Amino acid sequence: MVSREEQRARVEAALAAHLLDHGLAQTSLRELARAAAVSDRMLLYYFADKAEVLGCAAQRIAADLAGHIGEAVGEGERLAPLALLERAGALVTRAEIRPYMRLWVQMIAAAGRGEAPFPAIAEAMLAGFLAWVEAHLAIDEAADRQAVAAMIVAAVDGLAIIDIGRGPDLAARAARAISHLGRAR
Amino acid sequence: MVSREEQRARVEAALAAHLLDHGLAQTSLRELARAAAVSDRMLLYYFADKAEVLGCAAQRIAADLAGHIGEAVGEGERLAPLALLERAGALVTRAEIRPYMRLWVQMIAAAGRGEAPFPAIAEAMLAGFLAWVEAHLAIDEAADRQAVAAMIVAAVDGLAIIDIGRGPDLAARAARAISHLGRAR
DNA sequence: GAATCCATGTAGCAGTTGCTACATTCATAT
DNA sequence: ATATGAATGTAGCAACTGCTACATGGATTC
Repeated sequence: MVSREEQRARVEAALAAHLLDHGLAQTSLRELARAAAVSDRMLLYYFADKAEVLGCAAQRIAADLAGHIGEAVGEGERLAPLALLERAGALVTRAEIRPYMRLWVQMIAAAGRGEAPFPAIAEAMLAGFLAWVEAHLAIDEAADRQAVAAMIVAAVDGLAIIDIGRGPDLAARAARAISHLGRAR
Repeated sequence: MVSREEQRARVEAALAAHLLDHGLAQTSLRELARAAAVSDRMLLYYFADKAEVLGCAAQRIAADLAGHIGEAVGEGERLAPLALLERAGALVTRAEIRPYMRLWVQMIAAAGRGEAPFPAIAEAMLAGFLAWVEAHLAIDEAADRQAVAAMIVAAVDGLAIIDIGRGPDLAARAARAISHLGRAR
């Protein structure tokens, strides 16, 4: 026998990996249980209900993603909007980050459908993204700092949509085209 | 009795309205049938299966959206990337367009999950967006025209994500902040 | 008026869903 | 050694899913 807490942690990790692999497609309790190599009965012993199962896994995923991002970008610097966007946009199609972004779009959509527990999760993750961008943004005080940050996050998330709809090649090229945005004709 | 074709068209319109109202949340055949004020039995008489039901409704929605966009932006002009982005971004939070964008994100996510018929629909809609942007883009020949168009589409779609996650206010402010992207610090 | 066919209703099947009641094993505390 | 409680297994329920078999109405055709 293993303690409930240990199992919870182990199962959480397995679920996070499964979600990153398969998205929110196969997320019945029975599928999740199989992915975590436990019985569905046990899943509901470790967690209160399905929402908590997904919620815990998603929280872990969010933390992992934050770690990856922090690692991939220098922490100290502050960049001008377009430069920061360029830096962040280059991450989206990187092999380690791509599964997270694809999952993120699915989570946001689930939140839009009001499907528990995703509204709360999506809000928290989005707030995290915004705070991160704001913290790395060099911009004059007069500007709407939060709005510029939101626009940068939007552009980055949109690249994930391109990735889903047309594949990583176009998404990567689009990311590289960011510098063209600033130029007039 | 009414001819099958007439009913099909009427049902399609009702379904499109329902999808725009409720997203892809309540899309069981029984729910859709109720929304269209017919029996679920009849739904599968008018259409081959559920995928065709959703597919036809989605196609109609895509056409309506294209109409709205074409109406909202002058057809003839060509704009520099940032100007075009500004123009398109302003549409996202407009009351007529917003439901379409919210639904669009859910469709893309469904496509990412491989859920029929959305992969095909999403691909077609995205191709339409890209073509529209490319046609209105003034940019020098050396640049990767398609990639710049994709980046613009990405930014616009990302605004829809902000809208879902944080509401229309921040999304609208972010759209207005587009002009700040070009400025250095 | 008989035959035919399209349109519609009723009923239900088989599979999946989230979740639970109940039984059992095993480790520890007394 | 026995009692207790935590960990795990078995079985299944009730609701919902997409879809279908079958019957029936009504109009059209011959």
